[in-house]
Amino acid sequence: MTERKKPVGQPDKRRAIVTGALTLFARDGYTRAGLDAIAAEAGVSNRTIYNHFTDKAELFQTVIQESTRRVADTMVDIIDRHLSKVVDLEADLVDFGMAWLGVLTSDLAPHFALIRQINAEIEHIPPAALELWRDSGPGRTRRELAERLRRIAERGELAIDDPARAAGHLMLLISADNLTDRAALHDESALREMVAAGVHTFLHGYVRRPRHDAGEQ
Amino acid sequence: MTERKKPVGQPDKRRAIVTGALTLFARDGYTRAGLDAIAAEAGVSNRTIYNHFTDKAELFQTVIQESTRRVADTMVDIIDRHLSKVVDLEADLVDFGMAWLGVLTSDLAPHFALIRQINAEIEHIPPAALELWRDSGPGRTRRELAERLRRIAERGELAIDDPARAAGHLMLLISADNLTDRAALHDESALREMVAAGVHTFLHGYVRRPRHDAGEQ
DNA sequence: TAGACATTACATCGATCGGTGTAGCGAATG
DNA sequence: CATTCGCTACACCGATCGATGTAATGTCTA
Repeated sequence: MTERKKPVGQPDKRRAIVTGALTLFARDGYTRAGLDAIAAEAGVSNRTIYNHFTDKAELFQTVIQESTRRVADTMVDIIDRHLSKVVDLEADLVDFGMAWLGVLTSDLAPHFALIRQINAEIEHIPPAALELWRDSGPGRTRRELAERLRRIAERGELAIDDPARAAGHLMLLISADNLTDRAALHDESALREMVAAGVHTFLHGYVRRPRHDAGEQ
Repeated sequence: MTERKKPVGQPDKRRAIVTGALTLFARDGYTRAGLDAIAAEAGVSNRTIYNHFTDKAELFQTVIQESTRRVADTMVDIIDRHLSKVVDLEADLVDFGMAWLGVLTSDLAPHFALIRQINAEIEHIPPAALELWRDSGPGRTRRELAERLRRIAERGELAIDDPARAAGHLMLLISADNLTDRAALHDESALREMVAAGVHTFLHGYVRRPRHDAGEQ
């Protein structure tokens, strides 16, 4: 299981195959994406794919791993860049959320279409591989975000019992409307309002409480 | 477009086809689910399917519509049953969340696998049909939940600017861990803790604020 | 230069699948 | 009883697809 497979073939061809496969897997899904189409997209012969990968399944797994790795790196980088030094918590969280959402529309966008494919075929994926992916992908970013939140809480700005759960809540709230209205992803102002609302809920919730500066009946 | 198609064939056969198709579409996805397998699952001949539906695509659309309708009805019912009369807001929201999550493990469970299939093939679905589904499915439940929250806010228990957005936040927070750990869906106590944490975040957020009963520096 | 290796185009195989045609069976209706 | 209609079983077609075989071309290196 820990065996390291020696790379065969030219590495640039291999990368072209993987990126082309990512494009088509993301757009058409595992079953629909034909190997001929992938080969054409990668500018590579059909036969070359089988020189680098034994199987369509192995190609798919490789695509997932490499794409997950890259996206997780990006996410962790965003977390570190925005939440290492916090001066205005709410404003910094909003900026962080905007950068976070920016990834969804970047050149890494196909990855998230691929994630939806994975979620769809989740019943057909061996649980071990699934767990491995979760741990190295969303799990890793969640742990990183949780650690940052824990430190902020340590300084007394947040009251967090379970940092991992809080991180999950924050990630959900930041991209809340993304799940219901994907068109809003390209409207900058609406996007900022969504993030601001999510961050506000994350910090303050919705319960009405008496103001501190003014008396209330 | 508004034409009403007269039903052909025996209605019980038709229902068997639709429910069988739901099972296989949910498990295997649109492409993988073969018509022979669907026919076998429904206890029906292959040819009978084409007596009731012109196309595989039309069968799929029918399955989506009927399943969406049933689930939305259930959801709306849960909302009305738990949030019409609220005495203890936080406790009632937790109970509501538990009932909400209960649907995910009920006999309606295949529906949500079908939703994942839709999300995966979202690029290949005509936008009009997609909008129609969103409006009659999640959109409808969200509007219903938003209306309940608006009334609660009117009574002064919640401070809500945008009820629709608040409803979205609540739905996300209730089933937060569902997205990362589906195994927890069958542990009653862990499930209740997840819902309680989500509701607590929805109401109070995470920001640390001075207590009302005790002085703080 | 010679040999090893990667890539390519092309042909092919077996399997699956969506969809259709056909003939026969059974039940309900008149 | 005769007709109609829906269901079934079966065979079949055309297309797609994953995967392999093969022979030729190109490229890098010893």
